[in-house]
Amino acid sequence: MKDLPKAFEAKNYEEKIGKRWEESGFFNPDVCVKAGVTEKDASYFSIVLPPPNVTGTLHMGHAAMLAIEDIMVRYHRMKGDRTLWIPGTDHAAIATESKVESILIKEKKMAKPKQEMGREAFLNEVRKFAKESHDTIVNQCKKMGASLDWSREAFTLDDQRNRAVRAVFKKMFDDGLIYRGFRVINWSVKGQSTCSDDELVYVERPGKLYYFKYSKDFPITIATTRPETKLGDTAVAVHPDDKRYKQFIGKTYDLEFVGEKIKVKIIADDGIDMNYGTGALGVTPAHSAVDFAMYEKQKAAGNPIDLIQVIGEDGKMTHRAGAYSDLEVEKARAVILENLRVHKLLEKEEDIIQNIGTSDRFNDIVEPLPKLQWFIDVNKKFKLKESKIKGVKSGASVTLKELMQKVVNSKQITIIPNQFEKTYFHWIDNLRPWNISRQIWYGHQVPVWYRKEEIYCGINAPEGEGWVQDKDTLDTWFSSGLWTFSTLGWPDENGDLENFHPTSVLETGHDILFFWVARMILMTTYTLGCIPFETVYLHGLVRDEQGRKMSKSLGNVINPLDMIEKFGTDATRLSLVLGSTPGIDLKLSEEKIAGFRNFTNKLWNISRFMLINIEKPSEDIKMPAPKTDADAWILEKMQNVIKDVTAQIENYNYSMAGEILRDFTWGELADWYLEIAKIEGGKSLVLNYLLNTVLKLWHPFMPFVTETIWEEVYESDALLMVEKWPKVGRKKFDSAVQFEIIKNVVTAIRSWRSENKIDAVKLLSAVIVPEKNQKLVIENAGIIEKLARLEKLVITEKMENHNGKKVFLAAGMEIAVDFEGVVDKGKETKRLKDEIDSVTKYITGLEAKLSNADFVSRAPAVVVEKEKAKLLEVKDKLLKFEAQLKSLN
RNA sequence: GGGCAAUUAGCUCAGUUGGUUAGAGCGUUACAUUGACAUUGUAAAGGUCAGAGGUUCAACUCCUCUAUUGCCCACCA
Repeated sequence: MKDLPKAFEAKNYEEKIGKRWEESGFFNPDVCVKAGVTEKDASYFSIVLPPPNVTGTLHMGHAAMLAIEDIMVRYHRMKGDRTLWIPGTDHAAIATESKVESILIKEKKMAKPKQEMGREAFLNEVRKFAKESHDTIVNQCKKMGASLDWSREAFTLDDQRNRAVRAVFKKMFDDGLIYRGFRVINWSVKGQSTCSDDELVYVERPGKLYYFKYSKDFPITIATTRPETKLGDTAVAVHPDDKRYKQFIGKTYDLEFVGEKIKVKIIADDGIDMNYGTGALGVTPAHSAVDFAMYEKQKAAGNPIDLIQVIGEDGKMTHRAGAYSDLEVEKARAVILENLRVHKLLEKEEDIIQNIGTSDRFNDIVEPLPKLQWFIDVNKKFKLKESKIKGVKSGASVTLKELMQKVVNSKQITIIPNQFEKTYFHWIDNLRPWNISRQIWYGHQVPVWYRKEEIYCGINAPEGEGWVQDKDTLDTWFSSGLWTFSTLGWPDENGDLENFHPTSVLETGHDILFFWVARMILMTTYTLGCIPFETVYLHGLVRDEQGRKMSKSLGNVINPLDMIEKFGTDATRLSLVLGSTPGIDLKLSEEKIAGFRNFTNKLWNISRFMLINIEKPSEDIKMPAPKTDADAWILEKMQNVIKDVTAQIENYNYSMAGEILRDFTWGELADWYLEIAKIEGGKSLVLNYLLNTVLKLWHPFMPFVTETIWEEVYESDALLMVEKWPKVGRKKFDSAVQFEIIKNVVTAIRSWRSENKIDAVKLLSAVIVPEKNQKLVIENAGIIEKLARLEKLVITEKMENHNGKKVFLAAGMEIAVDFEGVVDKGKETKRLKDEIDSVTKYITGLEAKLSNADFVSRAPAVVVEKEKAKLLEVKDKLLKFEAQLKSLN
């Protein structure tokens, strides 16, 4: 028998265990089948890892994700499913490119790296950086114990994924869902690229609202926060019912505004708020998404207005701004305001708080301007050729938006926690065309080629001379939207797609529900006509102990690798899973992780103790027959734990599953059963069985310590990782209750002793009276004596009426205890009788009411039905109570 | 402005169709300690379940309002 160290030092074992897992090849379900660990006809379970961005290292949020998914995966693997967890990374286009750009600026002292280096050289730098990040990420995933099938690893920007991207793009292009349009988009001057609406971060900041007139001869005062854009005004919109302005609607004015000639038409639009500002809106179609919408509305109605772009992509005024051209926007604003003041056209300045859109990635204020871009139309009907979606027939005409709504509405996809379904629908309702092209270099290039007036969209470049490919790249979410099927080989066929798709669960943070989850639903329902996953499990974000976001600037970042080094991977994993609720942010502190480190050590020591007390530990052991009351008690508890833990895991309640296990392991197994085992002595098969089962149940949660113990105890090469998940055996043993009683007697004695500060209590009697007229004789009274010895209890005097509850009598006399934990029959009977009384009274009343012809005829049918339903319900309850009462006696 | 949620012990949170005496971890206090484990054990203290109404035989649980907090969305110029 081995002599194990007193404390579990995680870092002495983790690397070795990790290697054993990897070398076994069992992370790959095909290997499991070949080795006979998994049955050939087993059901499939698959998850894709939300690919981390190759912008750096993993943080606690990633660690939480890996921990939860690994629990799912290890559980299903042990359960016998063909379990696949696919790893991968995301090229994260803009994020990675701008990160590398800023590194080059900082370290190589370049002013404009992209211009200085050129496309290929710059991209090489980005690829180098991405490769390094990727390697770090892979290493970190392995450290977390994540049982990912690395043989299937994918990258959103590799060749295989590129083919998937081109194929989907072309399909959408051919269906007319992808189009090139000239629209107002969000432009980042700093990043020299567009951003999609979802990528904007709104920031509140104080601003000024200026009330002014274009010129003296213009009748309407308008308000604006951005006077410089007013050079691009081509209309003034008022509410059609606004009496102040009704007379002007339809008129066109040729004006001189701060020295420049502009032409403004007065139009009516019922979207105008009469009470805000002056009730009149200067319409700038080129520099406001709202105004652009009005521009299109006017065009559609046959009353077109002009569109004049006065701000350029460089953030300066364009030649259309006349004398103001080439001025920076801010400067132009100052000059124009000064001009208005001089000519007494500025009527009022008002301080306001404005909500301003900024680009998250580039960290600058977004400039709305018109540009030719690629869009996905979510509202256009197309024919879904082959549909496996419930409620949508093959060949049906649908929109992408409808598909996205349908699959969640009809519960083909379940979102946990389900309040996020509401958020999801709300978002879809407001969904607008998705701008998918970016003017950056790192990413999938748009698979469209131009030759003079010709346009070609295809998977490969067209034949012939003179074709030039579109320089734009695709939004990173376009490629990650294909993730569930592009990782399984699509558009090729290798069997994986057929076996593992739709995937079983998608587990990710609730912050990317729209960015990613919704887009995967869009892309998959469109491309394959099926759902990408059956269940979406959203975890909360990991925050610091005060609930703040972890950020470098706050200095409150807890690095997973540091915690792993300090407390071990298992402790780190547990701290992220236990005490967390799906969708709700988790507050994490080092103390919490330390607490779980203590638990891993406890489990280690429980095993050490058992090791000493098990004759010949066997890996393969069935539930043995109990020899003592304590055996019966713990075996019964163990069965319930197997049942409950399994059920909780199946219900995605990992926190609850872990808590049940911890309470059992620490509270019942260690604190009670092992203490008794010390007294009763003897080597026991029950111990063997308990250790075996507990290790299996804990393995998905804390794989390293359990695998280590497994190896040390059984001294074999067999991996716990692929052992079979425990099954519930016999659940009832009569003598279990005997031990439950003993346990409660002991607890009561301890409490009494502690309160009365009495060290020595002599306990000789083993007769217990739970109720006045009923004596319960504990059959193996020896245990009580042994326990008494253990507790150093010697009853030396008569004790009664303590707290009005507990009465201990001296040697040879009866002991009466108000049993807590064990059902107090007297009280419970009374309670149930009271319940039955009150419910019966209610039933009688209801029945009288329902048999009253007057009520039945007068009351609305709905009410009568409701009352009837309620009657049935209450009668059910009554039966339940009566059954409980019966089982009690 | 619209939507979604939260409010339970000093702190972090459970509480699954309304039905036992509302639970756990941490922290606090007292005691214990050669023994599998001080990364320990035993016990105790601590809650008018945010507030006010309502529905019900019965409310932490359902409804309404109020207060506070958080998140998401949105074009108020």
